[in-house]
Amino acid sequence: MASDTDDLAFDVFSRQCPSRSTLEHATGRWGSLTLGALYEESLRFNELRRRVDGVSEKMLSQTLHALERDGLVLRDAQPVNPPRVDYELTPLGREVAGRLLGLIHLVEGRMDDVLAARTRYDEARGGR
Amino acid sequence: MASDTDDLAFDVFSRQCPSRSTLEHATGRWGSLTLGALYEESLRFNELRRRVDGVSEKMLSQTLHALERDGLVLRDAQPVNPPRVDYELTPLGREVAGRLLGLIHLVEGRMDDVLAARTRYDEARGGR
DNA sequence: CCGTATCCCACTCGATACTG
DNA sequence: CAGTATCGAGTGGGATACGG
Repeated sequence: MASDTDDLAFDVFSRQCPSRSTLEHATGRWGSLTLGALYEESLRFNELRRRVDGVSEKMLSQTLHALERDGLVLRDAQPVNPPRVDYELTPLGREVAGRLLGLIHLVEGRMDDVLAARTRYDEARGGR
Repeated sequence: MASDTDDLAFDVFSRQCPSRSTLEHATGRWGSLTLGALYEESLRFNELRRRVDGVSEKMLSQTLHALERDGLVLRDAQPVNPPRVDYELTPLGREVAGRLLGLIHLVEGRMDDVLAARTRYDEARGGR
């Protein structure tokens, strides 16, 4: 059924496959928003922090490190004073971010449906 | 600069926008794998559990409830003995899952690059 | 300005046991 | 088979303070 395409070296459905952690970094709570924000333009640390509403310094730092390690984000530190560091997407990061953004826009554009579904669900249960 | 397209009612970058929680349900650790697994065929609870390697009963149950509430997954319980419940995607769930699967395949197909990037990163740091 | 280090609480998650 | 209930360990993540 699916085995004709299963000469894949990596299978994210398998527990210890390294691709799963990469997917989690990219789709995680802050990862997806960070990548999405960087799609339009490269940004500095605090610009990014303002754009991704609600992220703490710690989590943004952590998120950026994970994405940089996975080769999705490039850190460009310029040795000037005051220090200036720009974060931008790598080519691979751009591909990933593009798909993420497509998903984000799809969800944003269908929130009416989602909200309606939630109301229906809650009414069917709240009755009990 | 982006405001010409910003007549959007929902903005996931904003902290309390409900679209953010929906995105998190869909892209979360188990949400993305669950939706991906259901894309090919509808599955029963324990089939799903076997397919999504590593998920516990509790988390699968929780994940399915969240996705059902958001209108991405449909729960079809048949009152037979032994009980049989099938989970399938709604049309919206199918669109979301399709994009997720595209992302999954992209990541799986580029894991060589990711792994190489990780090695580079670790060597540059491990040296210290 | 650009982060890292530390503390600590809340909540997530997994294991186990139990019900219909 | 298809879940729910409970509990305890681990960790995600915010606040704060500090270093380059």
